[in-house]
Amino acid sequence: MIFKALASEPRRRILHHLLAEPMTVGEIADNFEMAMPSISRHLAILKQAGLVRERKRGQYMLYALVTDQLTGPLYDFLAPFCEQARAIVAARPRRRGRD
Amino acid sequence: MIFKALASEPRRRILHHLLAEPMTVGEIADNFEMAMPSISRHLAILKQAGLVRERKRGQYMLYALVTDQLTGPLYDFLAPFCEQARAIVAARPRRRGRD
DNA sequence: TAGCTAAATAGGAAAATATCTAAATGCAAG
DNA sequence: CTTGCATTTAGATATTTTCCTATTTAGCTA
Repeated sequence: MIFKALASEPRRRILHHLLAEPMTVGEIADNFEMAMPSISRHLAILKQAGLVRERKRGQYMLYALVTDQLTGPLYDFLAPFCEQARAIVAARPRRRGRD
Repeated sequence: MIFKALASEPRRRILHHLLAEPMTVGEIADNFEMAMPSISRHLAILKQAGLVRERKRGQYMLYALVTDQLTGPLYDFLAPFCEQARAIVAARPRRRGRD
């Protein structure tokens, strides 16, 4: 589900915001034009994908980034492609002339 | 568009197949239960996202992986999160007793 | 408890996606 | 130039996603 979760600009922006520090839903919502229920919904999707965790802080809900899915599964997906890219670079002949 | 392009299991599987070597649409389609027009559509989306390139080979169309978007923009997106994960690991106190 | 605030849920409308079948296009080879 | 194969485009439908407003839940504070 992580790829679907990331396939939304608002959600990627939310993650980026949380990079700095955990935030309440309201704090997050302040950075968006979207209504708060929509933010809440996006957070639920991110949570389901394991990209954030939530914690009750009095009457606030504090959302924090969780990097495990990004540094694990997503990185694992990406690795073979990077690998191949490296192979291509390595195989590229050195040029002496222009270009 | 790259994130949307990746938010589909068939499309991710197609990319994975192309990791081995360039393939025609028919060859790709052989690995799926999906009808060929659907595969063609997925390939168009991948192409628009810059994840594959196409080349006419006689009456066949040869599709090949392009890793630039993965090793560039996607990697750039991912990097700060990996960075933070590393920071968290570094800051974690050594434990002597139980948790 | 009553009133206030934060957040989540419900319900619904609009837009985007996925996938199929059928038809069109493009190339190749007799 | 006609026939055949590979691929794409069209058209249609079902599903999913997104985002809103209104309502509900939960906790704080007087």
